[in-house]
Amino acid sequence: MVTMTDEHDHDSKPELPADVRVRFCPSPTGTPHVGMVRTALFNWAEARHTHGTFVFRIEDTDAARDSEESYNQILEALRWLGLDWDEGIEVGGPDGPYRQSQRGDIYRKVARQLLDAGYAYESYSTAEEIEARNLAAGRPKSFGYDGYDRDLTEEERRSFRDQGRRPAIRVRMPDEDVAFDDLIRGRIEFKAGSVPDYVIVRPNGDPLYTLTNPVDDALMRINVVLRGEDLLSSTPRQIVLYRYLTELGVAQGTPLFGHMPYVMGQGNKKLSKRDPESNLFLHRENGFIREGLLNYLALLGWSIGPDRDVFSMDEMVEKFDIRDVKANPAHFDIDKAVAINAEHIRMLDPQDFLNRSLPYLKRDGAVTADRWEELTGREREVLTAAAPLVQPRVRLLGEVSGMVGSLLSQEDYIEPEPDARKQLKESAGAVLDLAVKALEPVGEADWKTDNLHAILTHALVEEGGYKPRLAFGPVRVAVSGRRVSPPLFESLEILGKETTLRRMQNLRARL
RNA sequence: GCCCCCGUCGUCUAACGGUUAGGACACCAGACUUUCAAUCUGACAGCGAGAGUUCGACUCUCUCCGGGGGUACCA
Repeated sequence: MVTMTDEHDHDSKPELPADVRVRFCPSPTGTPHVGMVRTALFNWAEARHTHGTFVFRIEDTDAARDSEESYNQILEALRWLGLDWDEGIEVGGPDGPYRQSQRGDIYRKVARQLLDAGYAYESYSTAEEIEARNLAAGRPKSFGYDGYDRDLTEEERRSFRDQGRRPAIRVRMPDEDVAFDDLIRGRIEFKAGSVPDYVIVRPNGDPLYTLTNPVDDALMRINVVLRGEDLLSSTPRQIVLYRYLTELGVAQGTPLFGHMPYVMGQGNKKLSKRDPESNLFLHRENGFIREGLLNYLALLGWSIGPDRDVFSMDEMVEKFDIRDVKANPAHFDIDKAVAINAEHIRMLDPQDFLNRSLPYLKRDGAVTADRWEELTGREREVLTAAAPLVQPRVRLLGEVSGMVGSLLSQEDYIEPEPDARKQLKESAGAVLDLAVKALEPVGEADWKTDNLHAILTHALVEEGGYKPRLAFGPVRVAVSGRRVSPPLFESLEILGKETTLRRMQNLRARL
């Protein structure tokens, strides 16, 4: 098949298993954000690079925060981005169901096994009681759980139950250091005693992430866990749980872990869901294309090689190795993201560029349909002519409407935008008069870019004595209403003689 | 308090003990030009600090400093 030649040695980083199984397992809370996408991307790329398996599961164990809307958005996000999965949501697989809300029986059974084996125990302490004990013992409030219920006798437990109390279930942490080799960070060691016994099932019977995540990873035979840095400090307790699960035959060992750095926002803060820059769909609305956004996100922590930062997903898959990812947090820089997106827009086949622009044009009312086949003949004609002019000068698809709107429109007057109006000097009226006069005699057959260029240059610059800026500025504003537009003479040709002249006359009349 | 992570231009990164520390974005200047953009050229700008190891450290070790995360019956 494919020979994987490793160009880099990954010093202390572990070797990957022969059959990589990674997963993406978001909680459906809120709208998809870019940090989440980056996590999905790196998992996907690792699976594709190694010809492994990418599993997609939903962790909806928190009924209070999860929503169906968010679930649907996450699905839509992955599909839009083209990050396809091999097993999981909607595609199925051998280890379903793939929504944790439908796997309650599994968790209950495993929790029972853990309890029976003594790896977990019933804990009746309330948060208030724990805090009170810590205070009384002179420990800081944030000391955490003190192990009070570890060795409750049967009598004590019965007495709690008789008071009407229901127990949470806690995992018993051994008093020893826990270490592992992170795929991104190398060796990480946690000191003994730094992780308290933790809850895996609520008193009401709801299983928590602390249980469901490792259990599902085990049952789905995930052997490489690539997740956010925020989960790093929960890794020792998961490793301990994996040991127990392996003893019980639920797991076949402990997976490899790789903790990806944060995506940062303004200041030194993690990009939060509140931050508009974190909103994937907002970026899409603004006109990011998947290639551009994915490329940019890949740059946050990973590099395809020296002196190179624009690449396709195929190229990324070919080169990607999670062990090359940097461990330090990266700031989300919208300017660079937009610049990368612009590069990808320019690489699009012109017709593809047009097709992808249509939803934006439709949204902005510049066009009558968002599908090429449903456009009018004139719309198709104008867009085909305008595409090569517009494609190199937009950075986001959301900018296309502004660029071609005045060409698509058949209005006889375009109200200049404020910054375009500012371009109009006192001479604008005289310039427009001259331009109209020079263009009126031009026959339809001669209404061509080069000819129009020659005629206007002659009339306005050579004979009129105006500097190019003063000569062509008013013409541009008249036909486009904007300071920035596609090339002027090409625009005039596309627009046609009649509309061009009327727009110039109408602007002239309103000066 | 305790535990853990991180530290190269403003930002994203390259460098794997030997380079004038490279590239990209942003910014500035210039060229081109019918505007804007694109393009081209140039400029600006960095190894957090200090020890140690070494013939030689951005690269290895330690300390400090700085930033971040965790310490939940959230994930």
